[in-house]
Amino acid sequence: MPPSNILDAIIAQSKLSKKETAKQQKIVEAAIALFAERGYANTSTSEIAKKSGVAEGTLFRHYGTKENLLLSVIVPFLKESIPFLAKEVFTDVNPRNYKSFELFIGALLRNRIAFLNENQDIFRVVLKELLYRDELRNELFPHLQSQLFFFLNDALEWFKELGQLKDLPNPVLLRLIMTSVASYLAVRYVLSPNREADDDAEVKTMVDFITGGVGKD
Amino acid sequence: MPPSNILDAIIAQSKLSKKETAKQQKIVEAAIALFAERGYANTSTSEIAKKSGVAEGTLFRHYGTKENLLLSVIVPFLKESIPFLAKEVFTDVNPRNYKSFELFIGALLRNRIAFLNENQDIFRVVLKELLYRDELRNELFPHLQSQLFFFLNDALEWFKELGQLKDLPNPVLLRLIMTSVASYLAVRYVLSPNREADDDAEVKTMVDFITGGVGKD
Amino acid sequence: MPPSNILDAIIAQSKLSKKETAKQQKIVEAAIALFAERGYANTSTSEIAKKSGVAEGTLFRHYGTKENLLLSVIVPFLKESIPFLAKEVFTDVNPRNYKSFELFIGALLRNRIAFLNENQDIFRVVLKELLYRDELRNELFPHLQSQLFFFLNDALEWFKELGQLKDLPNPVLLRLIMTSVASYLAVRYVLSPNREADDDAEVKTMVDFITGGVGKD
Amino acid sequence: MPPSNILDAIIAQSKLSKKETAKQQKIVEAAIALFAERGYANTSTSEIAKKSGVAEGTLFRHYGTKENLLLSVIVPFLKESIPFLAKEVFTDVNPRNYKSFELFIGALLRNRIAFLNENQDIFRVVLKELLYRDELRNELFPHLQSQLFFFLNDALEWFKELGQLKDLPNPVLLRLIMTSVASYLAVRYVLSPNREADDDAEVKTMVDFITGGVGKD
DNA sequence: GATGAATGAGCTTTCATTCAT
DNA sequence: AATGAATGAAAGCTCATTCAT
Repeated sequence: MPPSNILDAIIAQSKLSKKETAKQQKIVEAAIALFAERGYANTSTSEIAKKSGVAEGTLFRHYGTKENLLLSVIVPFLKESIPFLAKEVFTDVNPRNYKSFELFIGALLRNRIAFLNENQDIFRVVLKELLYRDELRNELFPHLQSQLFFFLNDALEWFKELGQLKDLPNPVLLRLIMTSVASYLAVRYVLSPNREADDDAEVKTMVDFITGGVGKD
Repeated sequence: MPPSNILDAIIAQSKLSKKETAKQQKIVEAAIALFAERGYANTSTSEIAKKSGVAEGTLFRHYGTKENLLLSVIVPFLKESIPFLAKEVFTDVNPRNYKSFELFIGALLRNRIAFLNENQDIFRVVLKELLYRDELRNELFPHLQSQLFFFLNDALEWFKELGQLKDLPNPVLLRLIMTSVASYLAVRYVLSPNREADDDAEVKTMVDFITGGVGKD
Repeated sequence: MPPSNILDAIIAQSKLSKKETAKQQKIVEAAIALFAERGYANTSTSEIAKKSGVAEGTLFRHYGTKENLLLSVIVPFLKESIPFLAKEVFTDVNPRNYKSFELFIGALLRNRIAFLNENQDIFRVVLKELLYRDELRNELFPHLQSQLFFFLNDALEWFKELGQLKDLPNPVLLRLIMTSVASYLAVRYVLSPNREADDDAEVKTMVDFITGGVGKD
Repeated sequence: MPPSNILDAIIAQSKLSKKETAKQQKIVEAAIALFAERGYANTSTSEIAKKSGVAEGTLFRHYGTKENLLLSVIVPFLKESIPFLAKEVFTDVNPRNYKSFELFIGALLRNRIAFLNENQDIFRVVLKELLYRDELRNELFPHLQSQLFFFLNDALEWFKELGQLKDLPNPVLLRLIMTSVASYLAVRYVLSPNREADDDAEVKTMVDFITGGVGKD
């Protein structure tokens, strides 16, 4: 997997900020909250400094530029979120443990919902900035796709063997499924937040839709 | 339907800028291109002025504020795009003319694809700004939803009568269908532009997915 | 009387705008009102144009510059207000007609109050701009002083002959009297407008003060 | 004495800018000089920055807005100038130490002349802005008046007891005296600066006028 | 003569970044 | 390491003035 410029930067950055001091922790927290609330461009470094209780200079001592701070905010999130890498998800939602595709997709959705419940702010930041930053997107998406493919290809094969999936090419299946999941999450957490959600009902609806569409057989 | 603040502004704006001079045309074109390319916040009024070949003052003489210019860019697009109002779409894609839900959804998709092919830049601007501007979103979405409902409710009933739709509540059906369509369009025109598309194949895939999901019956 | 730069301009200006058209009348009226309300610097030519119902270009066609418009506003007022020139005042308040200095000063005060009641706005403009424009002041004051001297010297002599004035040099008397009158008018019309005034009582108080001071004999 | 909005701001401001750095000192000095010379509205922040030898940003870092800088210029002056509050004036010019009203008023005049000799520029700024800013005036004048009354009422009673003042209501006496003093100072320091003054002679003239008017007994 | 669209210099203000302490 | 005062480029916006119609 060829490492790309931005991802390099991300990784380098993530290594640099490994030993996060208490102050850095504060800074990142404040940055997440503010970026999520009013976007990267509309948040000033002085606001971040004030909210995190450090001097503005400190912020630049640690992160060099505002842009870099953004990356430091996004990176750890992405590392967990391009998630299928992460062992936890692997373990939590191992397709082989599920007898039906419905159950598997339901579990996946619930897993991501649980994750986003804990990370709404960062999700908002990431989504907004992905829309704005072609570069970031162009570097991230292929990476994401290949990771997803690496993880889900096996699952798709598995459920095809079980006779539960249409005979479409895996990339197509992947795209349809992930787009549905992603757009559901985007609406739920970014476009219409503040809305109360009945998780069970919503997951069921989504699972039914992904597997069976809206048409009557 | 009570008119809301921002929509009022939008409409007022659209009326004011009725008689668009050549210069105004130039300004709006430049603004669309630049906003789409690097976002509203990262585009300066001086860049817009330079690109459109007018003095910066001219820009403010016509639009008063940069924000207002944004609206002037978005408005005409929205007026065509909250489209199901527009007689054209009504006429072009009248559900009663379609024997099957698949054909109807296919036609709808093709109609919107044709529209967006002509309006990619503005679509990008609108989508990005919708993500950033809670206010705009909060005012627009309910409006959009009610319009969609007004138009599609009938269609849904019609295809239910024909026995082609699952017996889900119309709002749920609407949400599932429209989210699918919207996310397809968002990916195609904003997240992964520059990509070549085989319209026929893609529409077919989407229609099949929306009607039948990915599961094998 | 050596003509000075600004006064030249004033006079030239006043000649140019001799044949005041209806539009010019409108412009001047609007300018007076706006300058008085929020000062010269805070009034834009476009506001004046709008308020007077003419195009902004028309305004410049007639007056050339905003500064010049100010002069056109101030000049006719000054011509009546450096007033002792004006035959009316001469006639109205001819010192020889007054048996006592008190009566004379009282009449003078009443005359100026009557005048300012009709010209409050312009008075405000003039006073404010006199404060701001050293040039205007430096040219105007000597002129004013010589005019006042020309007119009042005779009056002072007259009342000295009648044994009603202290034996101070006329310039000193002039300064004391005129400063008192002017500061009374300034307070009344500019610093504390909106205040109700009992003319008779106030004039009497001022006259008594000017003639007798506050000390007990 | 209920504190008013602007005065609150003034006081808050004066507290904030307690610890004036060398740069702030420079800025304020430059601002005073320029505001006095050509007025607030005709002075640009860039001129102030250049004259004080700091970057324009520095100016805003300290004072936030140009308006606020004006207040920072006016405030300390007012605090000394609504003076009769200040213990110094109380002590310097204690009416009980003066055997005659003439002597007292003379001392008061000399005290204020001495003060203004040191503060001519600021006095000019204050006077000009008072004329332009209704709000400031409306808040300041009642405050000023009540302070003066508080201080001088006693003095007036004292000199009435000594049989040296006419039996006019104290507010009237106050108004006549203070208007005379103020207009003398306004003429001397604002309307006709650059003029040489023979303090002794002028003070004597003013004192005589205030106590005895221009009329022969 | 009258218009008002167009101009562009100049305004106040913001903000990422630097650097002496 | 941490600070925060200082920077200055660039932002959005205003407005007196011009000029083609």
